[in-house]
Amino acid sequence: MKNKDLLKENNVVMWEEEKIASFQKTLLDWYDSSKRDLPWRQTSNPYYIWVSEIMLQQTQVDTVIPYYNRFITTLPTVQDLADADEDTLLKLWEGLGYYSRVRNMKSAAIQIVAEHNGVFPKDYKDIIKLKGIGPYTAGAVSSIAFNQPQPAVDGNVMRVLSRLFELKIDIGKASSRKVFEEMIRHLIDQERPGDFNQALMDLGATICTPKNYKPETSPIKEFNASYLNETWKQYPVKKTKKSSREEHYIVVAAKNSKGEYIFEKRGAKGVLSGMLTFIMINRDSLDEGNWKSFEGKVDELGQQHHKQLQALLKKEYGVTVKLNDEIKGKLTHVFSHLKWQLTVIEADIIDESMLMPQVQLIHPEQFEKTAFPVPTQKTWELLKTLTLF
DNA sequence: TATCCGTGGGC
DNA sequence: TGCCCAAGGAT
Repeated sequence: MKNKDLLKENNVVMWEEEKIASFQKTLLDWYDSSKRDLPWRQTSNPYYIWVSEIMLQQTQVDTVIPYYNRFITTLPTVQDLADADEDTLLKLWEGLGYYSRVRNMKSAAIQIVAEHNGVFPKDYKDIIKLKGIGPYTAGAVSSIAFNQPQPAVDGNVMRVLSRLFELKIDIGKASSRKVFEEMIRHLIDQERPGDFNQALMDLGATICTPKNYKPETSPIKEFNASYLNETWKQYPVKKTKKSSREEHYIVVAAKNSKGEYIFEKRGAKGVLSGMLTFIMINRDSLDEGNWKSFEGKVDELGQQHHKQLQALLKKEYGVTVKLNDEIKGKLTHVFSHLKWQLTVIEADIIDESMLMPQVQLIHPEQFEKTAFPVPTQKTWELLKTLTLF
């Protein structure tokens, strides 16, 4: 609505038409000669572009490539995605993180089948209505797959523009994105909007990087105010995030006589929602004197904390176990805003006749078919190691 | 609006 | 080592 004011309010002096045209040519010439050869650049299929964009959210290109190839091979069409079981999808996504992305993709695929006859919608206003697609992804798909002049503002674009225009707004704030989008509406090449957007992102990923930035090596250095004014070290402006919290858990790897392990399917909310972990007991739910005994070998408190853990396992999971005398080991898993400190202990299941619904027994022979988040994988790797004395 | 949501890599 | 970063979205 007041987009003109948006630039004025943030002291953005947009370039003249002639300079914009020159910038477009310089940037696209560089892109044509130096763009990265990526799998999703060998197609104009909007479904494939969409898959790549979702995977690339907060995830590096090198990580995504094998996942992308496997995903589109296994599920070549929107209909295939809409029909896929969640277990299949999670196995395809295993290790990528942010698992709600793939659940949202299935919802969106069902939307596309129901509302667009299975054909990926062409217009930004329809694309952004799809689950899991926000302003960036809607702009990326509509510009790359359908050649529509929509901005696709990600972290790269904000960094590049901050430096080009000496922009002092905090790129970490959600409200900042709209300013950059309005700038792109002026700057974007109307003939090649998809290439223009991708060129800015490629530049941000390979030359205009957060660290080890050498502005004199940039193909668009002559357009870069912060380079010409030697202020480039000040950009982009980004406030530091606050540090993450830490949680301590006792991980109980309980095995029955058939060799099956108990896993918990985590609830709908919170970290790793809907994913499988070994049984985890928050250390804070045990009396202090008891959890301290887990820091090393079992001591005099052993019998007491064993009893407390066993009572919790019976009450919360419906399983009766005999705990091993010593802990198997410790491991750490770091999330974005959270750190888990895990103390792993093995156990034998004595009675599994009253299991609660959120738990399931899985034999190791089935592990390769099952999707586990990385903390569960790390725990299993620890369990497989021999304990040496 | 600020926080939550995974994981791996770089320094 | 601990932090920052990576083609963000939902709430």
